[in-house]
Formats: sequence, structure tokens, C-alpha cells
Amino acid sequence: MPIRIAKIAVSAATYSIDKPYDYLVPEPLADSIRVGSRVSVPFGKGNRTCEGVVLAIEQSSEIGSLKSVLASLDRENVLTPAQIRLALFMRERFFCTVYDAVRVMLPAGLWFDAEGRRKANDKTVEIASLALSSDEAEALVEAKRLRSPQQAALLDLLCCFDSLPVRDMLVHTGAKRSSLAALCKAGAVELGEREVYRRPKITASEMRPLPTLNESQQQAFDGLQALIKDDKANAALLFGVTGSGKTSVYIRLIDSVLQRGQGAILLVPEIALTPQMLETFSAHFGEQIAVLHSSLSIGERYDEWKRVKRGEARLVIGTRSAIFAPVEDLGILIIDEEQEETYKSENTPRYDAREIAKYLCARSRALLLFGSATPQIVSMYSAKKGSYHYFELKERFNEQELPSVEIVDMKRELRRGNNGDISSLLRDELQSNIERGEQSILFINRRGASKLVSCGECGFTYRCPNCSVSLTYHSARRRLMCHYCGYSQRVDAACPSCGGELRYIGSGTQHVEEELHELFPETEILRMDTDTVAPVGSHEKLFDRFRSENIPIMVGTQMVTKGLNFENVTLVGVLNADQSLYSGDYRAGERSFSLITQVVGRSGRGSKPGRAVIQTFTPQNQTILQAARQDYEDFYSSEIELRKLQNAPPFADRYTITASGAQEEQVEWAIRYVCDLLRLSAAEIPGTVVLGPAPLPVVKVNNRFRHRVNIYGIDSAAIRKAVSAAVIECSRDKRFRSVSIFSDHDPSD
DNA sequence: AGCACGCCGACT
DNA sequence: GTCGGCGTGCTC
Repeated sequence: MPIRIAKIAVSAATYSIDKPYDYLVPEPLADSIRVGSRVSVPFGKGNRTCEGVVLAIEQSSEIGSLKSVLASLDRENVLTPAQIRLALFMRERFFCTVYDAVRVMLPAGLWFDAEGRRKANDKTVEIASLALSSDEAEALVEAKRLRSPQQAALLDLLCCFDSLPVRDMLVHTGAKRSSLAALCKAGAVELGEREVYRRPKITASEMRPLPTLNESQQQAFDGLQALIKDDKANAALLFGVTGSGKTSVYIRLIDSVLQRGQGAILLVPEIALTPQMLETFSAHFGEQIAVLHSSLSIGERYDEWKRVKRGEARLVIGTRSAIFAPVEDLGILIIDEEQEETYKSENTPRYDAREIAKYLCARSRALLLFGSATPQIVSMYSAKKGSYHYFELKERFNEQELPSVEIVDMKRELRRGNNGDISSLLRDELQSNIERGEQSILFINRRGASKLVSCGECGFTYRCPNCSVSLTYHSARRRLMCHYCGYSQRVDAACPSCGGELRYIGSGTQHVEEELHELFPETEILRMDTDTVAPVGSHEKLFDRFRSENIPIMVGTQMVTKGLNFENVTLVGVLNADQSLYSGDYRAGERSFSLITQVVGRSGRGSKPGRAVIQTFTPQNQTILQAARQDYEDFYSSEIELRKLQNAPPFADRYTITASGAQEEQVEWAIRYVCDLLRLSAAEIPGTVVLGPAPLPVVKVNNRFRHRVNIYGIDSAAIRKAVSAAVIECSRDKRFRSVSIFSDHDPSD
């Protein structure tokens, strides 16, 4: 008799021991255990039960000394063969276990809590249906009319609709449950259950016809549509300045894919997934859309996932993790604002949705479309060298003029005796906007937006006890907080070290708001920051207020830079443009350019021309000047030269290995060992360099010290192999037990 | 990571 | 004798 053996990826395995483990499939479970279903299995010396996913099933005549699968956890295969392949790909690409990959691919509702209960179940409603022919039922209605009017009403309702949810029937007729029970007992009505979906609320709207395209949109659309029909694995970059109407092109492309009977995925950065945006898509695609993002409830996400898996929704719109939606026969995968860092996960598995997108499109011969007003340098490089098809939307919609931009030198401002956050030019511009009844937006770079508390006499500053950073003051909570571990404490009345007076430095949004109040005492100001712990939808409400109440000035961080169109905004100010330029990361330039470009693009979206004021301490900085001119081409050509000199992407791929632990000497010892291993294998890979080890800029977080080594090179596959081998060897080495080690592809921290 | 096994010292 | 400390090695 042949024996069935299941190859299983187990949840208890760490990266260094992760591989398919063989288990016997006991005869009674033979039917329920399938490739792609989850099981529970014993693992390790203690045989503690853990979860596993079946990767393959093989027949064998050997009766080895294998353990047996304990139970099946799914009735169906929750993973398709394609998803299993993807999990294996992710292990190789992102240095995670197969189970880590599986965990992030499936919706949270499918997972089990500590008691082994599912976190979300299929939701059903109780329905009542007619158990009689309509003639009999109508006769019964007449018979009941006088003595049992409630029963008659219920029956009457069912004569019109064959079956209805019980709740609705009772509410509608005002009948008691007992009346329905009586009808059941009499055999006139049957009760049953029907599955329902928990859907995220999208503001309902009338269906709209497809958008008509202007000439340049039409050209891009024609070219891209040809690539869809091509049935090859094509990738394309759509470069479109802010306001050039990329969304209309997306809509037409998605429509064309759906018409062909294929599926589509549209990824957007967290911040762009606004109700307005969803409303636009729902007005074109209605019920075909499934929405997947982090603020859905577990049940909603689970049901949206089911709708995709069952093929009922063929267009998925969502943030990073929506890349895992099980869309059959993918025709197009669009990544909007492809430069956004939110597409890369900072937790295990440290996946990049853009990398997964490339993999998926290559496999399913779908069109991969990256859209951006400020593409990543690496993407534009691919386009220039021809590995991506390239399309451009040149005109702003309605042929609006780009805003006129002024750069203000804040050093000069300081010399003139203005040590506030608002330059005199910006003040004058704000003044004239207030007088004209037009709106203004002021943007504060997030990195500069925190407030330090320090002693004026002895220079004391508050430090986090768990991390190597200063605490920042959050006026909303009136407490000192750590951005890294969440530690918070109250602030003292006087310096705890010398008793001197404490000063608050830095320009938080609140600080700017106060300064504005002094400058314009009569004017209402709306403040919006990312760090205020805000309930879902509250940003929307603030934006709505800003629009509808025509509030003259809005001050904010990151939030205010993205996507939204405000007709009446004709002035934007960037208060500290330099803040993001000098972080030491090779992407700092590209981040700043993108940020400033987007802020400036907020101005003049309506009929009136826009202005922008950029305040900086380095007014000659090339990136700032290029962003001010919205000159991507120029930025690209200088930046690409820089990258060549730095041997940075796209000229070399970068991987890192990070060691962390409570004792810094141990961590340093381990990372030095990793570094040696890496140098040894890098010597065998041409064009590869190992840099480091070095402590991270913030060396201690949550009482753990972090040190890192970088490896740069062209042969990515070989480098990944070397990196993986080094990580495995080091984590198996008992000398480094107290140290944990992980690797990542080009992290941005 | 997490668990058993084993080899050694301290204590009933 | 034997209980329990932690160093070592393996996980189908």
C-alpha cells in the first residue's frame, strides 16, 4: 500500500532551519489534507504542536520514522499553487521563512487565536423562505388575515419575495418572532441561513461613463493597451506630472482588462486611499471592486478576500498587502506613486510589493505599470535603458500653469532679525491670500517637526531610557515621548539636573500654529499632524472642513502633501525644505525632490494660478532648485551621475545584514563575524563590495543594540545566496546565542 | 526559538 | 544517591 507523505512548511521553524519537513498523512485525513491547506503538526523534541502549510504531497513505499500530521485546519486549500510558488520566491528574495510569507499572504481572519478559534468566520443571516406554492400561500394569507394579522403580513411579504432575511421581515412588518415561529410550525415557512459579505462602506454614487482622455492621455492609453493585448510580460513607467490625470488612464486600462475577462490590481500608498478616490473607482466599476487596506475590520478584509478568491470581484484596490490578493488571470497590475516607501514592509517578512509585482506580472504575463510624477531613479533608469516601456503625460489637466515658485534664504532672514518659522515673504503672501479669500497650505517636514525640551542653563535634554534618542515633546498629550519605543513621561517644571529653566525648541506644527496666530490674530488656522493619534477618518473630516468652511490656512506634516485637490488653494509654503536632504541615505535627494514637488503641486489646482514659497537654509542646493522648477529631467541627470559615483542603485544592488541584542559587545562580535564571512564569499563574486560593520544611526532601540553590514554588487542572486548563508551560519553558531540576525534588501532606515 | 539530554556540583 | 544547574545539539 502506498504511503502518502506531505511536504510541510512549519510555523515553528526559524529562518536558519526552514525547509519542507516530511510528515505522514494518516489514512483518515487523506481526503482533507491538500496542497495549499493548513495543518497542525508536532515539531521538535517536545513535539509541541504548531501550524504548517502543505507544499506538496508525494507517494512513497518507504516507511521511514516520520511523525504524522495531527489534523487538518482548512476544509479547502487556502493557498493556490501560484501562491505557494510565491511564498517560496519570497523566502529567497526577502530572507523570511515560507510560513512568514504565508502568514502575510492570507487575511488575518483566517488565522487562529491562542484558543485555536478563527479570528473571523463566514457571516450569515437567518433567512425565511416560503415552503408552500404561491397559490397555497395566498390562500393562507386570506385565512390568517383576521385572527393572525402579523402572520398574514409576514406571509404576504414572502409571496412577493421568495426568501428574505428574518431581521428585515420583522422590522418591516413589525411582527413578533413568535408569529414567524408559528408559521414555521405550521409548515408554511422554512428558516435557513445565507452567507453575507461584510463590505467596507464606499460612498454610493451614480455609475459614471468612462472618462474621456486628452491627447496625451490617449496616446499613453493606446500604447499601454497594446501592451496588455500583447500577452507578454511587459513593464511600463507612466511619468505624469501632478495633475496630469494618471487616474483617468488607469480607469480606462482597468476597464479594458476587465472587458477582456481578466483581473486587475491597483496599489496605492496608504495615504492616497481616500474615500474620494474609492468613490471615483466605484462609480466606474461598482461591485467588481474589492478594497483591501489596513483600516478595514478583520471581518471586512476576510470577506473582501473571499470575494476575490471566488472571482466575484476582479478589481482589487488597496495598499501594500493587497499585492497578495488571489486574483485569477491577472491582466494588469498598477502601482501608483511607485516611489512611495510604504510599498516596502519594515517587519518580517520585509517584502517589497514592487518586487512581488514584478514577479507576479512576469509569471502571469500581465502588464506591470508604475505610475509617478517623481519616479524612483532606478525606475526611470530602467525606462531609459529600455527594459520598461515609457509613457509621459506632459500637460497638467485643463492646461493649468505650474505654480510660480520663490525660494527664501532663511539664513538671510535670520540675519535680518526674523528668527521665527515664517519668512517675511511668506507672511506677505499669506496676508494677500487672506485678503483675497483664497486658501494656503503650509508644510512642515516630518523630520523637523518634533520638539525637543532642553535646559537653557546646563544644556540637559531628556533621553529615552530604552533607546539612544532624545525624547520629543508632544503638545497634544503634554508629555515627552520616544518615537522608537513609545515610552512616555511627564515633563518637569524645571530642569531635573540643575533646576534651570526648560526651553522648548524645534518647529512643531503647534509651534507654527502659534506663530501664525500672532501674525494673523483674526484668522482661523487648521492644524493637521501625523503623530496625533487620530481615529480612522478624522483626517478626512479635517480636509472636508478645510474645503467646506474655506479655512484660510492649513498647517501640517506629510499628510498635506498628497493627492487631494483643493480648488481654492493658491499658495503653499514649505517651511523647512532642507530637513530631509541630509540623512546620509543615498535616497535622500530623491525623497526631498519628490516631497517638495508634491507640495508645490498642491497649489493652483483650480482656475486661479498658484504660488509656492520654499524656505531653506541652503537656497543654492541643486535638488531644491530642481524641485522648485519641477524639473525632473534635470534632477534625474544629476542624480544618476551621483549614483554612478557612489556605486549606488541602479548601478549596484544593496543588501544588509543587521545584528541586534541586549549586550552591545556580543552584537559587535557577531556582526564582525558575519562581515568576515561575507567578505570571504564576496571575493568570489565579481564587482561586489562589503562595507561596515557600523552601528545604525540610532544604535539602541528598546534596549537592543543594532549594528549592520552592507553589501553592494551587481550579481544580486549570488549576493543573496552569500547573505543567506552568512545569516544561517551565524544564527546556528552557539557563541552568538544572545544575538539575533536578519537580512534585508536595501532598507531605508 | 524551544526543548531534551547529559554531565557536574550540592544537598538529603 | 538524586535534584537541578546550564552548556550543546536538533528540529521530518
